[in-house]
Amino acid sequence: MSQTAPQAQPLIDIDIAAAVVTLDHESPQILVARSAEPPDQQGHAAEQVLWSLPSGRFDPSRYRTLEIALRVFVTDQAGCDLGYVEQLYTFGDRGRAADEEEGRRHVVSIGYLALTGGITTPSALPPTARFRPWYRFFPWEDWRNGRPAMLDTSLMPLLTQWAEDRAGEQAESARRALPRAIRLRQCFGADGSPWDEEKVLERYELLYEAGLVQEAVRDGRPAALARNQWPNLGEPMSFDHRRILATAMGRLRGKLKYRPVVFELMPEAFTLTALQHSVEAISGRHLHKQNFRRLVENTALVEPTGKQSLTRGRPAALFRFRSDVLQERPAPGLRL
Amino acid sequence: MSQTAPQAQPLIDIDIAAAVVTLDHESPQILVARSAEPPDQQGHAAEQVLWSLPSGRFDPSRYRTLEIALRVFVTDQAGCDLGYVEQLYTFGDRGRAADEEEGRRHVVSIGYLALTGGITTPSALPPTARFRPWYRFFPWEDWRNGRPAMLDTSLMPLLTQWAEDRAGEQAESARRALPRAIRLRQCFGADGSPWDEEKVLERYELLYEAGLVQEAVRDGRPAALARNQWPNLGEPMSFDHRRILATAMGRLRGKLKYRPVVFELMPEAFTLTALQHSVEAISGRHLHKQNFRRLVENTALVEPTGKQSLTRGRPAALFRFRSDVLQERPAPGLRL
DNA sequence: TCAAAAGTGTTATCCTTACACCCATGT
DNA sequence: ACATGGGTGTAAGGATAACACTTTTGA
Repeated sequence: MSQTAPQAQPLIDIDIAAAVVTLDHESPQILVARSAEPPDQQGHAAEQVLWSLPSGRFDPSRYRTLEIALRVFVTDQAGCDLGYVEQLYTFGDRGRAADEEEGRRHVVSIGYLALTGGITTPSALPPTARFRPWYRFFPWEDWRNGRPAMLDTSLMPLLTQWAEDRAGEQAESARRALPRAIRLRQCFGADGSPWDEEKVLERYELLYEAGLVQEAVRDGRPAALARNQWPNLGEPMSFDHRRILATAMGRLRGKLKYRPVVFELMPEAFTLTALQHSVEAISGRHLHKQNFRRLVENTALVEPTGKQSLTRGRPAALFRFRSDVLQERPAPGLRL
Repeated sequence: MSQTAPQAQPLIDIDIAAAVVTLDHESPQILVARSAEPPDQQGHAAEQVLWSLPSGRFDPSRYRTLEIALRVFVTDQAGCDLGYVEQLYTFGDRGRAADEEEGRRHVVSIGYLALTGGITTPSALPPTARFRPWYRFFPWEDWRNGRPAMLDTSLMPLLTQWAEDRAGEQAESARRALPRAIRLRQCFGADGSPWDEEKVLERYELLYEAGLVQEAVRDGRPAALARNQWPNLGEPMSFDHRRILATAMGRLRGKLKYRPVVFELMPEAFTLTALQHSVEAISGRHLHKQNFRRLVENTALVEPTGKQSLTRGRPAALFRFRSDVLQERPAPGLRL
């Protein structure tokens, strides 16, 4: 069966993209590059820059593994050295509903999460790359100062409308999907359900299905709104890169709880408050100070350096990550 | 940059393989197919059947998504209907250290975990497919009756020997890998470290690196043992399928704790003891009866049917899964 | 002396873990 | 009556979540 001529075989390209995360002044940043995607027919893309994640085509004859290829792409495109790297998911439907041109190679895209230790030399970034706050792409994910207002002013009204559309629901129930109202409750914590900060991807996918993110329109799905009345539902990205970013955010938020990954994003020495703010910035929610400190205390993940910080107000003790915990304990993390 | 002639582009095949799990009399079974892999030069493969997972080549022009393709492959090759399906990982180095023939297409393989509700019609399986107990492939993973004897009689002695090999360790420390002794402790719970039943893949990968599984030898790595003194370190599989199975086992064991996936493997009505045995069978360890029952009780995952089972001994109450919990609670599972 | 931030003490509650005993049925 | 498996009660210990208050510095 593998004797068929090569021409008859499917032509597949594998695209690797990384969500490279760092922290800048306790704000989570994501590495983006200016996209190669052409503007649409109306020339609307020119109005607003379309970003994409650093990415590249996987050539197995050049790179032994996927991860090696990924590291090369990021170094080449942004001069960043990656620390922690983790594979997220492989999407087989990058074009989604968009018409595929005849004869074009099909693209399968593999998403990665990577962490890098702060913007050491911001000037070292090439002009086509930069870091951008990740909440620009997902404004509804930032609950550090309580429930974001835009949820009640723009998002939920539009989503409830979507959930009440009986006609649209018909087709979905045929393929055993959960009713829209229930998915809405589970993803966005409507009707007293709790908000789960890890469900970043589920929320984005639901917005995509509802036609409320621009990528859905670009992919040829029916737009839920007229062009002039779109509220800010987060900046779009090229290809399926915002979906990959959503996967990365959700995964990182989860990982935080059982692996000491925050420390990849911290400087050598840091105060406990800075650590707390970093965790809050990533998980997008506010934490109880005393409980957080006690937690850090008895997980024994850090040790005092003996030095003091030089902030205004009372000086704080500086700590460093005890890297030997990686060797002793099975699953060290900050349970929250 | 995408104007290059097709011939210059890398030729990649995507292989999709599924670890299809079911329970047969409270023993976890895995769906395997007779492999198409040729026997080695010495004809040794003829002595022992080499199994592979149901799998197939992904053709994007025929299947809209990866998951759809997967379901078709499994139905075609084994007549099984899949319930729960989850993507595991994409391996870019299927051939690993083995020499790749010139001109051969490079294979990237995507592994899936799938659950199916019991062998409804065992005779419906084609002669090339069957279910096999998964502990045949990973004998060291079954701790239901305490620590498996083979760990102390064969595995640990060989592994300690590997860990004490100073020369081999040099190259690894160069690329920032953890010392062998520490990895051994973390994966296999040596020196009082606890055994973590979820680390199935980590253990398999370590055995592969140590040259103690037959796939490593097949892939051209130095064998750790002479041909005639191999103890039973689990049955090998074709390609990287045992690695995919290891990933699946680890993932399922983890998922069990925060999603109600066991019920995909249970019949409509079941006793609490049967449920406990099923969980034990998957997680590979013994559970405390009373605590397990209390857990099931206050997660409210099941409800009594009112009927009784017809075992010998005292008849047991039958329960069914309350499928509405999927709609109400965010993360229902059996914490263990 | 006051603002700003660091740092501590205590309690109620729930969940986990471990313990040992009684019950209903078929042979 | 006894073997076989079903089914409960209870108490110690630890983790969690909530509460408010004191301390140290720079301006």
